[in-house]
Amino acid sequence: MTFQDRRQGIAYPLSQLGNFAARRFAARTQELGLTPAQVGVLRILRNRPGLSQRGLAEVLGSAPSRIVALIDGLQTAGFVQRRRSTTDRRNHELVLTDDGASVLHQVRTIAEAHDEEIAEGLDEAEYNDLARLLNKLTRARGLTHDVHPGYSAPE
Amino acid sequence: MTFQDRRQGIAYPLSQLGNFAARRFAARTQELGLTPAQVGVLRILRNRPGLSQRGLAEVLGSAPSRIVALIDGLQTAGFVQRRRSTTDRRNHELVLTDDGASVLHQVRTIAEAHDEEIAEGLDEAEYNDLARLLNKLTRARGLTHDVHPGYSAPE
DNA sequence: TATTGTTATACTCTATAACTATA
DNA sequence: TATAGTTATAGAGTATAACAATA
Repeated sequence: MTFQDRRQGIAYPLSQLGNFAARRFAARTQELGLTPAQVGVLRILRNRPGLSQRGLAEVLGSAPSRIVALIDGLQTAGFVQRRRSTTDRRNHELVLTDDGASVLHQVRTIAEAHDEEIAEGLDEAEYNDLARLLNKLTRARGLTHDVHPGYSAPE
Repeated sequence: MTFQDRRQGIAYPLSQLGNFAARRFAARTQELGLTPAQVGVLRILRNRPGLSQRGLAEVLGSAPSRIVALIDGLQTAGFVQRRRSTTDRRNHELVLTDDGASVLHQVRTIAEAHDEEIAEGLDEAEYNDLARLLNKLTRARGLTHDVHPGYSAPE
């Protein structure tokens, strides 16, 4: 298949739509007082309670110093708690608070509406096809639900 | 269709893959000494030779002051020329140089390889399906080839 | 001596607003 | 007076490196 056969391509529209979707999602999470990156942190901590800040930095692929401000915001908002590790007192074990778990439920509702919005214009068969194809690509590239390559930087 | 039926969703993988594709493309254009935003400018100027900086700012949805540095870089590289308008000497008419047109051809080659990379893992039928579905979504949202919502900011 | 979290600093990039030249 | 392009300034956000506490 030559480039002539695929004038549209997929990379460019993927980039356009991905950016569009990210911006819309950011607008929605802003109403909860959260950035998409903070939502990502909450999701990670739900699956890995007690993760250290260093460990979180590694998962996110960002500098450890960035985690400080990120967690500061979530802690001030009351969604995350820092606990001095009893086994190694250098570590902070990061855990969701009840409010943190609660806001994650609200995020799910928002994400639902968001997904509907992005899918608008597709019928059910098209939606399923698209979901399958995108899932195939993300899996092929090792992109798990945890790691959003954009959450290393704010969006 | 409920959210339960579509656990995967499309918005999140779109955002992930879009970001991934954008980063990979940025890595490729960097070898030409161009940012994706600058490539976007070259594409726009090819279609709208003589566009003013103000007009370009409007197309990109960014502040006019940002255009200055953007065009400075392209002009220094020899890809774009500023021409004082003869009809209104306040305006700069922006036009591609021969080198600018030439580098756009190199961009096309790069974009080809990039598209292949992003599509890796899909067979031809899947590729065509995906291209069609993405195209349907971009058209529904008024995203033309010119306007990439991310090019208002660097990526 | 090495590591965790934190802070200090420098850097990149943007938008707002002031400035000039033209109209 | 209004507009195009430019420059000055401030703001947001990041990473690197220095620092204190702990191992």
